[in-house]
Amino acid sequence: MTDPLVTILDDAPEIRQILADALEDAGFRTMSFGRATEFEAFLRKTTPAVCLVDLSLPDKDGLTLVHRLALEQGAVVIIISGRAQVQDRVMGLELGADDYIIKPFDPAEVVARVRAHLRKERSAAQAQSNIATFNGWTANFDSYVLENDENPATPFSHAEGEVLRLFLDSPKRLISRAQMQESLGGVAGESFDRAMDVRISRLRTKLREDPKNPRLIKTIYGAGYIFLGDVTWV
Amino acid sequence: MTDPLVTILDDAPEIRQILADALEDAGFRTMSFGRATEFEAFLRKTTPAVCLVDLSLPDKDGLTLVHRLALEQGAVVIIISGRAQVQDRVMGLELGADDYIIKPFDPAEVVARVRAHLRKERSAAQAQSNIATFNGWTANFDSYVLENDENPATPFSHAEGEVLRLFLDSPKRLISRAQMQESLGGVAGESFDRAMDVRISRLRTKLREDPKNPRLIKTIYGAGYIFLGDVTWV
DNA sequence: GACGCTTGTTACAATTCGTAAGGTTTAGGA
DNA sequence: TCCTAAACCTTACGAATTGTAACAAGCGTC
Repeated sequence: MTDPLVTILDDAPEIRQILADALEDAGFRTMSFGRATEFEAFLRKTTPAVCLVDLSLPDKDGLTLVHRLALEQGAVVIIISGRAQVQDRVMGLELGADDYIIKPFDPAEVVARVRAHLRKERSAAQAQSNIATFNGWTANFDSYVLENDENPATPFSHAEGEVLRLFLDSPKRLISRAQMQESLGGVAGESFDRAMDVRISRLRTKLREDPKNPRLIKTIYGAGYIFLGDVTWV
Repeated sequence: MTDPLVTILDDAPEIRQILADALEDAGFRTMSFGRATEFEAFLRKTTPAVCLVDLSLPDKDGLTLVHRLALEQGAVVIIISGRAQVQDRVMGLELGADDYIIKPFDPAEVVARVRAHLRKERSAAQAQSNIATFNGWTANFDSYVLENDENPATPFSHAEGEVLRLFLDSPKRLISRAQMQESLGGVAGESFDRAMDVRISRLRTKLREDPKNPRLIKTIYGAGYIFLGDVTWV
């Protein structure tokens, strides 16, 4: 996929320049416009991923433009404006803008906000994969199945998955029982300790660990556990 | 559909109150939390539409919480923080937050921003289409028919369609039994639980799910269901 | 009214997962 | 070296949760 296109609509050339530089450094393609009419002509041919729009335009009312843009094209619309009043911001957002940034702005924040909006759009369509490999094993958190060459697909439960995920997220690091208890939603002070033991025990049998000599889930007496696999998330 | 649920996580009761009042006036349901651990326990049971999170929490690092929230649950995350530095804002946004509001805030703007994010999500999710595809399947809500390469057109009923639509509208997100019950018009407290089970069971057979190892509709024991398809509305 | 379809209800089977109980391991002191 | 207490592991059990087959009620069609 090509880099997402971000358009900049502002009558001040120096602001267009600052935004364009920052966005291009961040890996976006940009198109800049000084007048709304030019911009509208461009919109007839292409739909950008994100539109940065200044409200104070010489040749057109910015708000109606924003309204149409958001409603008809479905692009992400970010208003960049010198009008800092709460009413202005609320009106801009109600009219269809997705964000409202006040001048003077920091280019880094603009880039971060553009990224955040694009990320959201994308994550709605395709969430990241949930598969990890370690020492010959493959753990699939979509189908909740463990697998390796010698062993057929072994399903694991949600509770076991919580523990496994905790290990896979911080391999080769000590995980204290207190930490684990918190991550697993156990209420402190309760007798959740034994429950944890059991979860780990069950996970170990599914990983075909030798009880006398566990290779993956190592117990540190009095401290916690360490997961020793070489983890790669696919 | 019922009003969207907005959660508020802030250690200051007066701020929780202000936000809750403003949001409820605007027609949202709210849930307030003063501690991250309480909030996390709640998240195990249901997924809110929007989460307002203060970063300075007494019992936990807010940023890692935001990160997990955004990544795993896919909810809209809005940070509300007193830290006004650009670096703070950029970091928050990069870590997965969808918006960053600085204290002191105007409740009207918070409401407007919540609305803006929800509007975007909804328009992206279901672009007034009645046909969705996922993992080789095509679901047509006009003709109430399911289809894929291996299986001929399989009609599904209205009740099955309600469940399927719920899944297709929020794929890869935990849907609690309570949420589902509400969406399906079941009256709480009744013995609607079994009916839900049965609906899901019937839907599963139509989707040719392997009972031992369902690939699309995943049960989370004690919590709810997750639909794992890659959904695209046509 | 008979038929077919939908859908909730009931009853029972299957699964999940914490708890209890007893065994094993570990660290450290005598 | 041996003993002891604490930490940890494992097995069995059972309560709670979830799955599903079978039945029955409701509804439209012929």
